[in-house]
Amino acid sequence: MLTIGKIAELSGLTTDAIRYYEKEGLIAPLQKSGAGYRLYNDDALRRLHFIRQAQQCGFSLAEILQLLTLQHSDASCCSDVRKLAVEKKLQLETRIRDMQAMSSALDALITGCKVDAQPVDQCTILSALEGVPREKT
Amino acid sequence: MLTIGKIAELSGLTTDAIRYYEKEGLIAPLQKSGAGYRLYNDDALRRLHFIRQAQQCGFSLAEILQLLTLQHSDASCCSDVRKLAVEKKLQLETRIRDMQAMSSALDALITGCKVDAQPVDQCTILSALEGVPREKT
DNA sequence: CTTGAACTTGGAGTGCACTCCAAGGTTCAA
DNA sequence: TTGAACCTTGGAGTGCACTCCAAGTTCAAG
Repeated sequence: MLTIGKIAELSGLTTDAIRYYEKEGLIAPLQKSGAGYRLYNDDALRRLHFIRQAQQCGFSLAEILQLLTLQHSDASCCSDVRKLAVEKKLQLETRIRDMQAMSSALDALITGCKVDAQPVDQCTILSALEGVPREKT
Repeated sequence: MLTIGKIAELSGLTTDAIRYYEKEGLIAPLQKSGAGYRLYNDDALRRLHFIRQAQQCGFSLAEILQLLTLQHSDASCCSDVRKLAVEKKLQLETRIRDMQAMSSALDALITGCKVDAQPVDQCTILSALEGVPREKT
């Protein structure tokens, strides 16, 4: 059993952030001690790790809550729940493609000027990105 | 010459957002009309497109300002400017990797339950993501 | 038994990226 | 020439995801 300070330290979050997640319904302590201290187990740690990962991926806490709800839903797998997962995955794939385009544009900038002769406004970054037309989001 | 309303419409942003970007130094009108109306050209449109792209990639407006400054910097290409680009690219690559991990986890969830028999808590999403240990950011 | 670190709740404050007024000036078609 | 649809500035408000603080309680080491 870990106190909030312990899982905060182990997860790299603040105690405030964890309490905030609790308020938002993303995580709850396994139990509370007699004195009202929150007590967690390793599952909580993994859950917090998941939250961080999902945030890195651009999901809001509300969306992460949906994702987390997927796991613990009573509904069977292949229902609305599945639809949600598919939708999230599509979002993710669009973001990944955007980021890869951005990444290669930066790459062009970096490699395109390794001889430090040409001025920056000759560089390719903006033109590379401006040129990528995007279907509507 | 386009008014703010026109580029807003063409870029899919609001006039308020564009004025906000101006305040933050990300974009400026080419000139102002006698009456003080902002007037833009197609460059502005491309710049706004870039801003949107970069935001999709997870960059803050402050970071996007840095990125935009890369292009118009007087410094030669291969200096601090280049360093910044490299740094941004590394950030981007880390994010892409995270998102790909998340994407395959979702994929496992989706394909792993196409027979709608097993309950959701058998699914793989959380375990897939919990399992990915991350080096420190 | 004391002291200091860690915990509790509740509420206020912060930074980002807008968004939404209000009050007024400008443009243009009917 | 008038009225709708645009534009201006300035400032207030919003939602998210925290972060900080106050006042009080609990725990663990010496």
